Amino acid sequence: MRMSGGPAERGRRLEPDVRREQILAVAVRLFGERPYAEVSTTDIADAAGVARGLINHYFGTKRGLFIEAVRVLVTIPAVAVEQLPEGDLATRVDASVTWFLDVVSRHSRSWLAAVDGGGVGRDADIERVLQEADDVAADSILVAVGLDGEREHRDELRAMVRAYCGLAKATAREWLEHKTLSRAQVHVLLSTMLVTLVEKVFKEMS
Amino acid sequence: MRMSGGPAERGRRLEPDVRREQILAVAVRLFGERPYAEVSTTDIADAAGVARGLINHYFGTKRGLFIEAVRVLVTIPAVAVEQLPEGDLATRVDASVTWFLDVVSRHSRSWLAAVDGGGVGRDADIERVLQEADDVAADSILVAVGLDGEREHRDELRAMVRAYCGLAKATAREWLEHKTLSRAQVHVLLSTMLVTLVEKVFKEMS
DNA sequence: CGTACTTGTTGACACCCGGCCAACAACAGG
DNA sequence: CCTGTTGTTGGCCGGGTGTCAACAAGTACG
Repeated sequence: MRMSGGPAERGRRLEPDVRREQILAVAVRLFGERPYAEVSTTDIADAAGVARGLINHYFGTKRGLFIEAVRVLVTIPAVAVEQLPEGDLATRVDASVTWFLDVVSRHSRSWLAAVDGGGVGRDADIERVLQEADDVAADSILVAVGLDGEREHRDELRAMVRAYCGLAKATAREWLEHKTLSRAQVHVLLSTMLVTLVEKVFKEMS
Repeated sequence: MRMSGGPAERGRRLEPDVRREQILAVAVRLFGERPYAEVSTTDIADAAGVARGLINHYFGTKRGLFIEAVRVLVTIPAVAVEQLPEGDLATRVDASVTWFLDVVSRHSRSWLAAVDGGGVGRDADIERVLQEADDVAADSILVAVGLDGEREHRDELRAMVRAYCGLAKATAREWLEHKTLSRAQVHVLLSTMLVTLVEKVFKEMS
Protein backbone atom coordinates (compact mmCIF):
# COMPACT_ATOMS: atom_id res chain seq x y z
CA MET A 1 0.00 0.00 0.00
CA ARG A 2 1.26 3.42 -0.89
CA MET A 3 0.14 6.50 1.03
CA SER A 4 -1.14 9.38 -1.03
CA GLY A 5 1.66 11.85 -1.37
CA GLY A 6 4.11 9.12 -0.56
CA PRO A 7 7.19 8.06 -2.47
CA ALA A 8 7.07 6.93 -6.08
CA GLU A 9 10.67 6.53 -7.27
CA ARG A 10 13.64 8.28 -5.75
CA GLY A 11 15.23 10.90 -7.94
CA ARG A 12 12.26 11.15 -10.25
CA ARG A 13 12.02 14.66 -11.68
CA LEU A 14 8.70 16.45 -11.19
CA GLU A 15 7.37 19.84 -12.15
CA PRO A 16 8.33 22.32 -9.43
CA ASP A 17 4.70 23.14 -8.67
CA VAL A 18 3.81 19.48 -8.39
CA ARG A 19 6.74 18.64 -6.13
CA ARG A 20 6.01 21.67 -4.00
CA GLU A 21 2.40 20.69 -3.52
CA GLN A 22 3.36 17.10 -2.75
CA ILE A 23 5.75 18.12 0.02
CA LEU A 24 3.24 20.62 1.34
CA ALA A 25 0.54 17.95 1.51
CA VAL A 26 2.80 15.66 3.51
CA ALA A 27 3.74 18.52 5.82
CA VAL A 28 0.10 19.40 6.44
CA ARG A 29 -0.58 15.82 7.43
CA LEU A 30 2.39 15.49 9.78
CA PHE A 31 1.95 18.90 11.41
CA GLY A 32 -1.65 17.96 12.01
CA GLU A 33 -0.59 14.79 13.81
CA ARG A 34 2.21 16.07 16.02
CA PRO A 35 3.30 19.47 17.36
CA TYR A 36 5.81 21.51 15.42
CA ALA A 37 8.87 20.63 17.47
CA GLU A 38 8.23 16.91 17.19
CA VAL A 39 8.14 16.88 13.41
CA SER A 40 11.64 16.98 11.95
CA THR A 41 12.38 17.94 8.37
CA THR A 42 13.82 14.44 8.07
CA ASP A 43 10.41 12.99 8.91
CA ILE A 44 8.75 15.10 6.25
CA ALA A 45 11.42 14.31 3.66
CA ASP A 46 11.18 10.58 4.36
CA ALA A 47 7.40 10.59 4.24
CA ALA A 48 7.52 12.44 0.94
CA GLY A 49 10.23 10.13 -0.42
CA VAL A 50 12.54 13.03 -1.02
CA ALA A 51 15.93 14.32 0.10
CA ARG A 52 15.82 16.62 3.09
CA GLY A 53 17.62 19.37 1.21
CA LEU A 54 14.73 19.63 -1.21
CA ILE A 55 12.54 21.03 1.53
CA ASN A 56 14.89 23.95 2.00
CA HIS A 57 15.08 24.36 -1.76
CA TYR A 58 11.32 24.85 -2.05
CA PHE A 59 10.41 26.44 1.25
CA GLY A 60 13.65 27.99 2.44
CA THR A 61 13.26 26.98 6.03
CA LYS A 62 11.29 24.60 8.18
CA ARG A 63 9.33 27.51 9.56
CA GLY A 64 8.59 28.61 6.01
CA LEU A 65 7.09 25.24 5.25
CA PHE A 66 5.12 25.31 8.48
CA ILE A 67 3.72 28.73 7.70
CA GLU A 68 2.55 27.48 4.31
CA ALA A 69 0.94 24.49 5.98
CA VAL A 70 -0.85 26.62 8.54
CA ARG A 71 -2.03 28.96 5.81
CA VAL A 72 -3.59 26.01 4.00
CA LEU A 73 -5.32 24.82 7.14
CA VAL A 74 -6.74 28.10 8.35
CA THR A 75 -7.76 29.47 5.00
CA ILE A 76 -11.48 29.05 4.82
CA PRO A 77 -13.51 29.08 1.65
CA ALA A 78 -15.04 32.53 1.45
CA VAL A 79 -17.79 31.31 -0.84
CA ALA A 80 -19.93 30.17 2.05
CA VAL A 81 -20.50 33.71 3.22
CA GLU A 82 -22.45 34.57 0.11
CA GLN A 83 -25.04 31.86 0.51
CA LEU A 84 -26.34 33.05 3.86
CA PRO A 85 -30.09 33.30 4.42
CA GLU A 86 -31.78 36.67 4.29
CA GLY A 87 -33.67 36.63 7.58
CA ASP A 88 -33.09 38.67 10.73
CA LEU A 89 -29.95 38.78 12.84
CA ALA A 90 -30.71 35.65 14.86
CA THR A 91 -31.28 33.63 11.70
CA ARG A 92 -28.09 34.73 10.03
CA VAL A 93 -26.04 34.20 13.18
CA ASP A 94 -27.51 30.75 13.53
CA ALA A 95 -26.56 29.86 9.97
CA SER A 96 -23.04 31.21 10.44
CA VAL A 97 -22.47 29.19 13.58
CA THR A 98 -23.79 26.07 11.90
CA TRP A 99 -21.43 26.60 9.00
CA PHE A 100 -18.48 27.20 11.33
CA LEU A 101 -19.14 24.06 13.34
CA ASP A 102 -19.51 22.02 10.17
CA VAL A 103 -16.20 23.20 8.77
CA VAL A 104 -14.35 22.75 12.02
CA SER A 105 -15.68 19.29 12.78
CA ARG A 106 -14.88 18.05 9.30
CA HIS A 107 -11.14 18.19 9.78
CA SER A 108 -11.04 18.79 13.49
CA ARG A 109 -7.65 17.31 14.18
CA SER A 110 -5.71 19.44 11.74
CA TRP A 111 -7.73 22.50 12.58
CA LEU A 112 -7.03 22.20 16.28
CA ALA A 113 -3.35 21.80 15.56
CA ALA A 114 -3.34 24.86 13.35
CA VAL A 115 -5.33 27.42 15.32
CA ASP A 116 -3.08 27.34 18.32
CA GLY A 117 -0.04 27.92 16.18
CA GLY A 118 1.16 24.37 16.38
CA GLY A 119 3.39 25.28 19.19
CA VAL A 120 5.84 27.67 17.75
CA GLY A 121 4.18 30.23 19.84
CA ARG A 122 4.93 33.87 19.82
CA ASP A 123 6.78 33.72 16.59
CA ALA A 124 6.23 36.85 14.56
CA ASP A 125 5.66 35.22 11.18
CA ILE A 126 3.24 32.57 12.34
CA GLU A 127 1.46 35.07 14.50
CA ARG A 128 0.93 37.09 11.34
CA VAL A 129 -0.54 34.17 9.41
CA LEU A 130 -2.95 33.33 12.20
CA GLN A 131 -3.85 36.98 12.55
CA GLU A 132 -4.58 37.24 8.84
CA ALA A 133 -6.81 34.20 9.11
CA ASP A 134 -8.61 35.81 12.04
CA ASP A 135 -9.04 38.99 10.06
CA VAL A 136 -10.61 37.10 7.17
CA ALA A 137 -12.90 35.25 9.57
CA ALA A 138 -13.77 38.49 11.33
CA ASP A 139 -14.73 40.18 8.08
CA SER A 140 -16.90 37.22 7.14
CA ILE A 141 -18.68 37.48 10.46
CA LEU A 142 -19.18 41.20 10.03
CA VAL A 143 -20.80 40.54 6.68
CA ALA A 144 -22.92 37.79 8.17
CA VAL A 145 -24.29 39.98 10.94
CA GLY A 146 -24.81 42.89 8.60
CA LEU A 147 -22.31 45.26 10.17
CA ASP A 148 -19.91 45.40 7.23
CA GLY A 149 -21.31 48.81 6.34
CA GLU A 150 -20.08 50.48 9.50
CA ARG A 151 -17.37 52.97 8.69
CA GLU A 152 -17.11 54.90 11.92
CA HIS A 153 -15.99 52.18 14.33
CA ARG A 154 -14.67 49.72 11.80
CA ASP A 155 -11.40 48.99 13.59
CA GLU A 156 -13.00 48.53 16.99
CA LEU A 157 -15.61 46.26 15.45
CA ARG A 158 -13.02 44.04 13.89
CA ALA A 159 -11.08 43.89 17.12
CA MET A 160 -14.20 42.84 19.01
CA VAL A 161 -14.99 40.18 16.46
CA ARG A 162 -11.42 38.90 16.55
CA ALA A 163 -11.82 38.56 20.29
CA TYR A 164 -15.00 36.63 19.60
CA CYS A 165 -12.93 34.32 17.40
CA GLY A 166 -10.91 33.53 20.52
CA LEU A 167 -14.14 32.50 22.19
CA ALA A 168 -15.10 30.39 19.20
CA LYS A 169 -11.79 28.58 19.19
CA ALA A 170 -11.85 27.91 22.92
CA THR A 171 -15.43 26.69 22.72
CA ALA A 172 -14.65 24.42 19.80
CA ARG A 173 -11.78 22.98 21.79
CA GLU A 174 -14.10 22.16 24.66
CA TRP A 175 -16.35 20.37 22.23
CA LEU A 176 -13.86 18.52 20.02
CA GLU A 177 -10.86 18.02 22.26
CA HIS A 178 -12.10 17.77 25.82
CA LYS A 179 -15.60 16.68 24.86
CA THR A 180 -17.06 18.59 27.78
CA LEU A 181 -19.75 20.27 25.71
CA SER A 182 -22.11 18.89 23.10
CA ARG A 183 -22.50 20.38 19.67
CA ALA A 184 -25.91 21.68 20.64
CA GLN A 185 -24.52 23.42 23.71
CA VAL A 186 -21.67 24.92 21.72
CA HIS A 187 -24.17 26.14 19.18
CA VAL A 188 -26.29 27.88 21.77
CA LEU A 189 -23.28 29.45 23.43
CA LEU A 190 -21.73 30.84 20.27
CA SER A 191 -25.03 32.08 18.85
CA THR A 192 -26.16 33.79 22.00
CA MET A 193 -22.80 35.39 22.60
CA LEU A 194 -22.50 36.69 19.05
CA VAL A 195 -25.97 38.22 19.19
CA THR A 196 -25.07 39.85 22.48
CA LEU A 197 -21.84 41.16 21.03
CA VAL A 198 -23.67 42.83 18.20
CA GLU A 199 -26.80 44.03 19.98
CA LYS A 200 -25.48 45.04 23.38
CA VAL A 201 -21.71 45.40 23.47
CA PHE A 202 -21.40 47.28 20.25
CA LYS A 203 -24.18 49.68 21.15
CA GLU A 204 -22.80 50.38 24.61
CA MET A 205 -19.50 51.27 23.03
CA SER A 206 -20.61 53.81 20.50
CA MET B 1 25.65 46.32 38.38
CA ARG B 2 24.44 42.85 39.12
CA MET B 3 21.05 41.61 37.98
CA SER B 4 18.92 39.93 40.59
CA GLY B 5 19.35 36.21 40.16
CA GLY B 6 22.60 36.82 38.37
CA PRO B 7 25.97 35.22 39.03
CA ALA B 8 27.74 35.44 42.34
CA GLU B 9 30.76 33.16 42.27
CA ARG B 10 31.15 30.18 39.98
CA GLY B 11 31.08 26.83 41.69
CA ARG B 12 29.59 28.20 44.88
CA ARG B 13 27.46 25.50 46.55
CA LEU B 14 23.90 26.47 47.33
CA GLU B 15 20.95 24.73 48.94
CA PRO B 16 19.12 22.77 46.24
CA ASP B 17 15.91 24.74 46.77
CA VAL B 18 17.74 28.04 46.55
CA ARG B 19 19.62 27.13 43.39
CA ARG B 20 16.43 25.79 41.85
CA GLU B 21 14.54 28.98 42.54
CA GLN B 22 17.42 31.07 41.24
CA ILE B 23 17.51 29.26 37.92
CA LEU B 24 13.74 29.35 37.68
CA ALA B 25 13.69 33.10 38.24
CA VAL B 26 16.18 33.63 35.44
CA ALA B 27 14.19 31.34 33.15
CA VAL B 28 10.97 33.23 33.85
CA ARG B 29 12.65 36.46 32.93
CA LEU B 30 14.19 35.17 29.68
CA PHE B 31 11.09 33.27 28.54
CA GLY B 32 9.13 36.46 29.13
CA GLU B 33 11.48 38.38 26.85
CA ARG B 34 11.87 35.97 23.93
CA PRO B 35 9.91 33.01 22.56
CA TYR B 36 10.80 29.52 23.70
CA ALA B 37 12.82 28.48 20.66
CA GLU B 38 14.99 31.57 20.85
CA VAL B 39 16.07 30.99 24.43
CA SER B 40 18.78 28.34 24.64
CA THR B 41 19.66 26.50 27.81
CA THR B 42 23.10 28.04 27.38
CA ASP B 43 21.56 31.51 27.62
CA ILE B 44 19.77 30.58 30.83
CA ALA B 45 22.84 28.94 32.32
CA ASP B 46 25.02 31.93 31.48
CA ALA B 47 22.51 34.40 32.85
CA ALA B 48 22.30 32.37 36.05
CA GLY B 49 26.08 32.02 36.27
CA VAL B 50 25.85 28.27 36.27
CA ALA B 51 26.91 25.29 34.17
CA ARG B 52 24.39 24.22 31.57
CA GLY B 53 24.29 20.70 32.92
CA LEU B 54 22.87 21.98 36.17
CA ILE B 55 19.65 22.92 34.44
CA ASN B 56 19.10 19.34 33.41
CA HIS B 57 20.04 18.22 36.90
CA TYR B 58 17.29 20.29 38.48
CA PHE B 59 14.63 20.33 35.80
CA GLY B 60 15.39 17.28 33.72
CA THR B 61 14.80 18.92 30.41
CA LYS B 62 14.48 22.35 28.89
CA ARG B 63 10.78 21.76 28.44
CA GLY B 64 10.52 20.82 32.10
CA LEU B 65 12.05 24.13 33.08
CA PHE B 66 9.74 25.97 30.71
CA ILE B 67 6.69 24.27 32.16
CA GLU B 68 7.73 25.35 35.65
CA ALA B 69 8.20 28.90 34.39
CA VAL B 70 4.79 28.97 32.75
CA ARG B 71 3.24 27.61 35.90
CA VAL B 72 4.72 30.46 37.89
CA LEU B 73 3.43 33.03 35.41
CA VAL B 74 -0.12 31.80 35.03
CA THR B 75 -0.74 30.94 38.64
CA ILE B 76 -2.94 33.67 40.02
CA PRO B 77 -3.33 34.55 43.67
CA ALA B 78 -6.61 33.02 44.81
CA VAL B 79 -6.93 35.48 47.69
CA ALA B 80 -8.57 38.12 45.57
CA VAL B 81 -11.70 36.06 45.11
CA GLU B 82 -12.62 36.36 48.75
CA GLN B 83 -12.69 40.13 48.84
CA LEU B 84 -15.43 40.53 46.26
CA PRO B 85 -18.32 42.88 46.96
CA GLU B 86 -21.67 41.51 48.04
CA GLY B 87 -23.95 43.19 45.51
CA ASP B 88 -25.91 41.72 42.63
CA LEU B 89 -24.53 39.83 39.65
CA ALA B 90 -23.64 42.90 37.61
CA THR B 91 -21.69 44.38 40.51
CA ARG B 92 -19.71 41.24 41.21
CA VAL B 93 -18.96 40.68 37.53
CA ASP B 94 -17.78 44.25 37.25
CA ALA B 95 -15.43 43.84 40.17
CA SER B 96 -14.07 40.58 38.80
CA VAL B 97 -13.35 42.07 35.41
CA THR B 98 -11.65 45.06 37.03
CA TRP B 99 -9.48 42.74 39.07
CA PHE B 100 -8.58 40.66 36.01
CA LEU B 101 -7.61 43.67 33.95
CA ASP B 102 -5.51 45.01 36.81
CA VAL B 103 -3.59 41.79 37.23
CA VAL B 104 -3.04 41.31 33.52
CA SER B 105 -1.92 44.85 32.82
CA ARG B 106 0.52 44.82 35.71
CA HIS B 107 2.87 42.33 34.13
CA SER B 108 1.42 42.27 30.65
CA ARG B 109 4.53 41.22 28.82
CA SER B 110 5.20 38.05 30.77
CA TRP B 111 1.52 37.22 30.91
CA LEU B 112 1.11 37.49 27.16
CA ALA B 113 4.15 35.30 26.66
CA ALA B 114 2.76 32.71 29.03
CA VAL B 115 -0.85 32.41 27.95
CA ASP B 116 -0.07 31.57 24.38
CA GLY B 117 2.22 28.77 25.49
CA GLY B 118 5.30 30.82 24.85
CA GLY B 119 6.46 28.60 22.17
CA VAL B 120 6.53 24.98 22.61
CA GLY B 121 3.06 25.52 22.91
CA ARG B 122 1.00 22.95 22.42
CA ASP B 123 2.58 19.98 23.51
CA ALA B 124 0.64 17.86 25.88
CA ASP B 125 2.47 18.87 29.06
CA ILE B 126 2.24 22.61 28.54
CA GLU B 127 -1.33 22.26 27.43
CA ARG B 128 -1.98 20.62 30.79
CA VAL B 129 -0.41 23.44 32.78
CA LEU B 130 -2.41 26.06 30.90
CA GLN B 131 -5.53 23.99 31.31
CA GLU B 132 -4.97 23.73 35.05
CA ALA B 133 -4.59 27.48 35.22
CA ASP B 134 -7.82 27.86 33.26
CA ASP B 135 -9.55 25.49 35.65
CA VAL B 136 -8.47 27.54 38.64
CA ALA B 137 -9.55 30.73 36.91
CA ALA B 138 -12.86 29.14 35.94
CA ASP B 139 -13.58 28.10 39.51
CA SER B 140 -12.82 31.60 40.72
CA ILE B 141 -15.24 33.02 38.19
CA LEU B 142 -17.92 30.55 39.22
CA VAL B 143 -17.53 31.69 42.81
CA ALA B 144 -17.63 35.31 41.74
CA VAL B 145 -20.88 34.95 39.84
CA GLY B 146 -22.40 32.83 42.57
CA LEU B 147 -22.78 29.65 40.58
CA ASP B 148 -20.33 27.59 42.61
CA GLY B 149 -23.25 25.90 44.30
CA GLU B 150 -24.51 24.22 41.15
CA ARG B 151 -24.08 20.48 41.36
CA GLU B 152 -26.20 19.31 38.46
CA HIS B 153 -24.37 20.86 35.51
CA ARG B 154 -21.06 21.50 37.17
CA ASP B 155 -18.91 20.11 34.37
CA GLU B 156 -20.77 21.91 31.61
CA LEU B 157 -20.55 25.12 33.60
CA ARG B 158 -16.84 24.85 34.01
CA ALA B 159 -16.42 24.08 30.33
CA MET B 160 -18.42 27.15 29.41
CA VAL B 161 -16.41 29.34 31.72
CA ARG B 162 -13.17 27.94 30.37
CA ALA B 163 -14.37 28.91 26.92
CA TYR B 164 -15.05 32.37 28.33
CA CYS B 165 -11.42 32.42 29.48
CA GLY B 166 -10.50 32.06 25.80
CA LEU B 167 -12.53 35.18 25.11
CA ALA B 168 -10.85 37.00 27.97
CA LYS B 169 -7.39 36.15 26.71
CA ALA B 170 -8.17 37.13 23.13
CA THR B 171 -9.75 40.38 24.29
CA ALA B 172 -6.80 41.20 26.51
CA ARG B 173 -4.51 40.61 23.57
CA GLU B 174 -6.45 43.09 21.48
CA TRP B 175 -6.03 45.61 24.25
CA LEU B 176 -2.42 45.06 25.32
CA GLU B 177 -0.76 43.71 22.22
CA HIS B 178 -2.57 45.13 19.21
CA LYS B 179 -3.93 48.15 21.09
CA THR B 180 -7.09 48.07 19.03
CA LEU B 181 -9.39 48.36 22.02
CA SER B 182 -9.28 50.64 25.05
CA ARG B 183 -9.46 49.37 28.59
CA ALA B 184 -12.96 50.78 28.91
CA GLN B 185 -14.11 48.93 25.79
CA VAL B 186 -12.53 45.71 26.97
CA HIS B 187 -14.25 46.15 30.30
CA VAL B 188 -17.67 46.58 28.74
CA LEU B 189 -17.16 43.63 26.42
CA LEU B 190 -16.03 41.18 29.09
CA SER B 191 -18.64 42.27 31.62
CA THR B 192 -21.55 42.13 29.21
CA MET B 193 -20.50 38.79 27.79
CA LEU B 194 -20.05 37.21 31.21
CA VAL B 195 -23.46 38.37 32.35
CA THR B 196 -24.97 36.98 29.17
CA LEU B 197 -23.17 33.70 29.68
CA VAL B 198 -24.64 33.33 33.14
CA GLU B 199 -28.11 34.73 32.59
CA LYS B 200 -28.95 33.54 29.10
CA VAL B 201 -26.65 30.78 27.87
CA PHE B 202 -26.69 28.77 31.05
CA LYS B 203 -30.44 28.96 31.34
CA GLU B 204 -31.05 27.94 27.75
CA MET B 205 -28.94 24.89 28.32
CA SER B 206 -30.58 23.46 31.36
C1' DC C 1 44.15 20.57 62.19
C1' DG C 2 43.85 16.94 58.95
C1' DT C 3 41.08 13.48 56.67
C1' DA C 4 37.31 11.23 54.59
C1' DC C 5 32.70 11.55 53.06
C1' DT C 6 28.67 13.73 51.00
C1' DT C 7 26.82 16.00 47.22
C1' DG C 8 26.29 20.35 44.53
C1' DT C 9 28.59 21.49 40.34
C1' DT C 10 31.26 21.24 36.27
C1' DG C 11 32.89 20.31 31.49
C1' DA C 12 33.31 17.27 27.75
C1' DC C 13 31.13 13.93 24.95
C1' DA C 14 27.57 11.88 21.82
C1' DC C 15 23.70 12.65 19.23
C1' DC C 16 20.13 15.13 16.55
C1' DC C 17 18.46 18.82 13.81
C1' DG C 18 18.36 22.39 10.42
C1' DG C 19 20.52 25.33 6.55
C1' DC C 20 23.91 25.34 2.88
C1' DC C 21 25.93 23.96 -1.40
C1' DA C 22 28.66 21.57 -4.85
C1' DA C 23 28.12 17.53 -7.46
C1' DC C 24 24.97 14.47 -9.76
C1' DA C 25 21.69 12.83 -13.00
C1' DA C 26 17.02 12.95 -15.26
C1' DC C 27 14.86 14.77 -19.02
C1' DA C 28 14.46 17.67 -23.41
C1' DG C 29 16.26 19.59 -27.58
C1' DG C 30 19.58 19.41 -31.19
C1' DC D 1 24.28 10.44 -29.29
C1' DC D 2 25.64 14.53 -27.37
C1' DT D 3 24.73 18.71 -24.69
C1' DG D 4 22.48 22.04 -21.76
C1' DT D 5 19.16 22.81 -18.28
C1' DT D 6 17.66 22.15 -13.78
C1' DG D 7 15.29 19.16 -10.41
C1' DT D 8 17.49 16.44 -6.92
C1' DT D 9 20.77 14.45 -3.92
C1' DG D 10 23.96 13.68 -0.02
C1' DG D 11 27.47 15.33 2.83
C1' DC D 12 29.25 19.12 5.59
C1' DC D 13 28.99 22.44 9.31
C1' DG D 14 27.28 25.15 13.13
C1' DG D 15 24.36 24.99 17.01
C1' DG D 16 21.43 22.99 20.54
C1' DT D 17 20.22 19.36 24.06
C1' DG D 18 20.77 15.42 27.38
C1' DT D 19 24.02 12.48 29.78
C1' DC D 20 27.61 11.28 32.80
C1' DA D 21 31.93 10.64 35.09
C1' DA D 22 35.03 13.49 37.41
C1' DC D 23 35.72 17.37 40.38
C1' DA D 24 35.64 20.14 44.46
C1' DA D 25 33.01 22.86 48.12
C1' DG D 26 31.44 22.19 52.38
C1' DT D 27 30.85 19.19 56.50
C1' DA D 28 31.44 15.81 60.10
C1' DC D 29 34.56 13.26 62.50
C1' DG D 30 38.98 11.76 64.70
